Amino acid sequence: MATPFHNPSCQHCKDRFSSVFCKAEQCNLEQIAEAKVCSVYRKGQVIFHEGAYPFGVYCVNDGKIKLSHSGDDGREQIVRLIKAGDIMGYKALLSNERYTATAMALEDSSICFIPKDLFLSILQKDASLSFEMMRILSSELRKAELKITHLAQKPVRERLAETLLFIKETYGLEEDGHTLSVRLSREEIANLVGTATESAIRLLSEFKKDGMIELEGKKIRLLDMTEIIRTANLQD
Amino acid sequence: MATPFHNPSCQHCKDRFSSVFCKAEQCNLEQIAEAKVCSVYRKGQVIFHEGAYPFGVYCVNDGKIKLSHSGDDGREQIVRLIKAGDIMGYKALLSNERYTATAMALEDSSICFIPKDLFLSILQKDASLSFEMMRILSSELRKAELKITHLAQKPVRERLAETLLFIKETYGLEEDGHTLSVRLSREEIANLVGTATESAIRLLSEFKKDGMIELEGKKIRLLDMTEIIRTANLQD
DNA sequence: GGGGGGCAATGATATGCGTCAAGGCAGAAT
DNA sequence: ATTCTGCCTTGACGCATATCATTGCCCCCC
Repeated sequence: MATPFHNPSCQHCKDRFSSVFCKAEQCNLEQIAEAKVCSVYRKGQVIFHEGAYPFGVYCVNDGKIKLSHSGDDGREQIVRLIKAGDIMGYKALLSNERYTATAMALEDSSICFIPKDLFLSILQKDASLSFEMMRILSSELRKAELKITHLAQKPVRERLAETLLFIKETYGLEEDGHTLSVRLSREEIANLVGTATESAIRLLSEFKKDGMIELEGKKIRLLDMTEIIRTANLQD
Repeated sequence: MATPFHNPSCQHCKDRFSSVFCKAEQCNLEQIAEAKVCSVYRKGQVIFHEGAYPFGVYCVNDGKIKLSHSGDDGREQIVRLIKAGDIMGYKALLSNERYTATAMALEDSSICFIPKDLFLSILQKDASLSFEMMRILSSELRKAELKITHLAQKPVRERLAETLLFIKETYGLEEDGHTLSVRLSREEIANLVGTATESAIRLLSEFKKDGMIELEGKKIRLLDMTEIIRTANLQD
């Protein structure tokens, strides 16, 4: 299982200024720092599982996580990619229901757990934190609705190009300025696009043939950004 | 355009207990009651338009509204159905961006407008209202993510059955206990399901032939709920 | 009454994409 | 080395679904 250890400070957390808590009041941060428990999860480990009851929220200190629903037939649909500074598990907590998604580490990650009661009580007191939460929720909702529209209307080819851009936006590129800095299996890419694994593979090959990308195992290099954007056919 | 008139009280609004504001503090309700402007929108009128800047939130007093994105090729995707007691337009306001969806009245509706500054300032002060907003946002996000999974994984037939159930959940049935109490065009149903109009029509005819539903113009009667639920193949 | 416009319905056709099947390749295990 | 296992890749096939085209219906308007 995950290795727990105490991290004494939230005020000095490396992603303090990009996270929800950047707006929280100082005294509340101190309380969180005291109560939270940080753990390291290895690649492939599950942080929480669809159907389980939430006991708190998770704040990612370092690493990459995928959040996915498992559909009726067992196929997974990735609904969100999470990076350092993001929090997860708040939806279930706020609506007081069970998790509707499973969180799994895409690489070794260090994650802080903040107990439910503390989080909720601070949320009651701290208007800035509440507001920031609402901003995050709104933004996620906006993205989700856009994804709905694209799933309903765009062909797989466009969605794949869009997904590549989305991965780049989320996790960025390596030093060379071309390689996506996350390693996803073809199946995971397909589950992000919302298509069959074979279709994703075939289209990636096409993209490669057209000189838009380069493939080397799980490494994906974006060569011709202009063409990728054109293929994604974004206009809203 | 819409006909504006002043409605003196929010405290006595007919949907006060089912809306976000049911948890708001009394004094804040009074402030809202003073500042808000109520208008009647006729069927087909646009309340706000994708791309416009938000100046406040809308609270539906009575009526039915569709919220839709218009995709690249102009086809619309309905992302939410709104009923009395619901609010809309908060997403754009909270994330401080332009509207990403267009709101159009599905029937004559009476809608209150609450100015941006007032709404935001009350949100800062009123923790209960904030919390309620977060609950709503969480719940919408959950629904949106579920819809993403279904769009990606379920065939149109299942999604249509699911959509019929969703319309029933949202707007309920007429007195006969069978007829959906909203009139949608075939195109609107298709845009809700995320499919072509012809496909929606064909499958509705099939449902009818199988005795699941009855069609009479825009009236849809759900006859065999068990079979509809079975067809929707819900399990999460 | 007779057009005209919008919407519903249905058929014909095309195709994107999912599914099934088989083979290749690389890294792990023995 | 050698098997094994998991993942990637490619091909063949068929179906679900989009698209195009036509017809009919109903309601409104002149």
